[in-house]
Amino acid sequence: MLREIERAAWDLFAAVGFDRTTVEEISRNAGVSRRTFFRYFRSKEELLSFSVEHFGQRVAQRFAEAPKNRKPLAALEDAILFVTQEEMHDTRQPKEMLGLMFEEPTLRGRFLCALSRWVPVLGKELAKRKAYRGDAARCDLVAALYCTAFDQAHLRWYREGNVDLPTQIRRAFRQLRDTNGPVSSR
Amino acid sequence: MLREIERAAWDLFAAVGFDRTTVEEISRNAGVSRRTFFRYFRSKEELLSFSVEHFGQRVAQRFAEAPKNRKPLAALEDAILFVTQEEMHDTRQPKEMLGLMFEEPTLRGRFLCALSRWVPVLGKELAKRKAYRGDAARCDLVAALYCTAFDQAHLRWYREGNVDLPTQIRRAFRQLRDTNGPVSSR
DNA sequence: TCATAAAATGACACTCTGTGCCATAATCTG
DNA sequence: CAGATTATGGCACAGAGTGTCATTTTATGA
Repeated sequence: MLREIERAAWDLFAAVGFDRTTVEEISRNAGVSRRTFFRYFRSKEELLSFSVEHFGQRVAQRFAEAPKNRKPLAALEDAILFVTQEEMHDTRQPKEMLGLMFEEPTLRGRFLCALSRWVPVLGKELAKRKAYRGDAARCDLVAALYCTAFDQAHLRWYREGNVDLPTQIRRAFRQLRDTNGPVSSR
Repeated sequence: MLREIERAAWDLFAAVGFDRTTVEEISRNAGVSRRTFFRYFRSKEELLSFSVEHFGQRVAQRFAEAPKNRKPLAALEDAILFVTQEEMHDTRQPKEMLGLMFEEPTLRGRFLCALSRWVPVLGKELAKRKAYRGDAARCDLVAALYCTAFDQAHLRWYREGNVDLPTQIRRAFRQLRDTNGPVSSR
């Protein structure tokens, strides 16, 4: 049921836009009542944060399972790339979804909010690693920076389009690591 | 008028919370009609992004005026700290405002969305600097990273509270620059 | 197979947000 | 002061989201 609603919603969003899609229509297309829609999703917007948060959880899990000898940030990058590739397989219209999340301010906010909820989760995993032990705040910051690079990579992918998403992500992460490099040092 | 509405709104938000405050009440306390409220603000939430976006514009302006011989990232940090200190003076309940923006998911989203709008603005300023010329994407990434560090600094300030905000911002920026340092290198 | 408990769904009424429309009041301009 | 422009208020309406209760579906045990 949950999947049916999600599908119906995304079809409509892609077709006529987020605002012009009413919960009424989504429900009808999914074959349930309006009231039932709100039993599965707290709001129309939650349709979005839903998948984003799920994504974050999977990254955190994959990250937690990484081999111990792998450097923390490399493992985090691995995890993000792995889940991204999985996701690209499952999602019907990844670029359309992303488009909405960049164009519609409300959805953009939702997306970023969901993304920011990864921070403590990933930060906690980072904190387990030897190199980071004992500096929770720093772990959270690093996690947040990776989330930001992740977001920027998606933005580039969405805007430029000729380079695939994993490549953009790798690029952004490389640039993140090089932030303190020769060019931008102060 | 705009200021009256803003004041009335924040007083109510701080008193009873964002959700439990209706536009009806805000308008009444500000001495205008509900309809007029929506002429000044597109939505209840816009009350937030409003100040955040204004903040970002001031940072970008201050950044643009920085002496040319100052290193770009140092100048950006200066600008952010300067505007922050200005803002702390003007704002009535900075911590309460911030609290709402961290606790209420909707507002958190709004805040992050507004914050993310700084990115192209700041990125464009960075691109003017010699060291960054010609790499717009990288400029945007760096700008986004600074915004993230800025956000994390606020989060720490809100959570810990015993350290003042400018100090937290300086700390976060220092950690950002050290991301590639000995501890976290991969 | 059937009765009963539990869970899911639908129907309805209600509050609140946000918007279009038009009338009225305030303000500006000559 | 007259006329034009602009700000405001009032009203009606669509849509989001919620509480409540009746009804249906599903699960469970004899």
